[in-house]
Amino acid sequence: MSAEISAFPKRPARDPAPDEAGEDRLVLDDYLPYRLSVASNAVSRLIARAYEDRFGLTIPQWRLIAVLAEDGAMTPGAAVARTVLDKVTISRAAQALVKRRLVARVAHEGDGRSHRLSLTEAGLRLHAEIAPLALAYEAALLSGLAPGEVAAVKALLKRLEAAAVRLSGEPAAD
Amino acid sequence: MSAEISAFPKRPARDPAPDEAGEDRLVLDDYLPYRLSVASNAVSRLIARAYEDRFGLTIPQWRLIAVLAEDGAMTPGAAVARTVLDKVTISRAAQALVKRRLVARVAHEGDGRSHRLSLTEAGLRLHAEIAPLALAYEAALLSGLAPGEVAAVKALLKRLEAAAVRLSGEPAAD
DNA sequence: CCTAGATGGTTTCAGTTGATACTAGTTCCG
DNA sequence: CGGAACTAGTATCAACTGAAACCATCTAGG
Repeated sequence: MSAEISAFPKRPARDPAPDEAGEDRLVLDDYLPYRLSVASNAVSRLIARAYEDRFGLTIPQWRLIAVLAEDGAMTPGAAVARTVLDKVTISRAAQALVKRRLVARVAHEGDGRSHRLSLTEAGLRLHAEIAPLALAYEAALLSGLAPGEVAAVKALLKRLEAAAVRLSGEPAAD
Repeated sequence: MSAEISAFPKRPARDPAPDEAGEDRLVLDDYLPYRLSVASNAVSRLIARAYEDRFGLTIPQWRLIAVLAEDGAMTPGAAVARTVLDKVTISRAAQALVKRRLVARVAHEGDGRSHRLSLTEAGLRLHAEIAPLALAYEAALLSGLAPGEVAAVKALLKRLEAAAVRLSGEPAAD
């Protein structure tokens, strides 16, 4: 009853190979999707709390502001592509920001279905206020890394993303 | 009314410096929290779909199975620490897995509040089936990277996570 | 023109998430 | 012993998410 339900080896007859690249055994701590998820969650939580507490912004709202500040006015569709967020998410973020008068929408001249979003003066001011804070958080996160490592990690993340997108497109090779 | 709401410079009087480490301007594409979130979402979506389609498992369920296979039986509390998931999430994942007879719970002898979770034979078999697939996905994601880069990115992610956790603990320096 | 389909955005709704409240059991301490 | 304070785990509920339905407008073909 209280005996072992399932007896299996804690260590499957194998010492921990220090830095084997072609790992053939699953070790959660070294499993990339796990590492990525945990790191991303930790960073997101930190950032989300900062923006929420200080400016009452969600991360999608903040991302939308960032791309509008960076590229100027654009349609919701363009913002979706630019931010890699869902169109529903963009729609809601835009709504909230319009309500707060941080973003304005003007009808798209050529196409009556669409419209263009742009930052208001207040939106620009808010962006100017947040940007330094955002950069400070990034700097704090990266403070332990050498400049070369910073560039490396950003580049590697882009490549991982590209690989994931590519694999998602494929019919999941069977 | 329909005039330009906010006129502002597309390029704030500054050419794009190629690889400046101490970036003083916010560029979303090079902003770490953004890169991390986008990469993590892309990978998670890929993996989640694979596990869901083939085994009917969510990611939390899979993670719980993985740690139980790796470390053996443990309490829900230990699993929370080990998986970096919320305790509610673990509670629900365990419930679902118990229902599917992949996980068994036995009362904790010393402590009546708690209990121990362990994989059943069926759970072990499922783990044995999934693990190679999980490793194959990881290999596919990492296929473009040199072995040294693989080790580097994993190590860097750990450091970023540690930094984020450390910063979260602090009172958000004002 | 006028209808059939495509497209841009919004709304709806079902499922998931995580903060909070709650229950049961344990430990500390007089 | 007998509670007060604490801990492990579960349940509840409000908020968030994204898939699918929807509405308005645009474009193409007859």
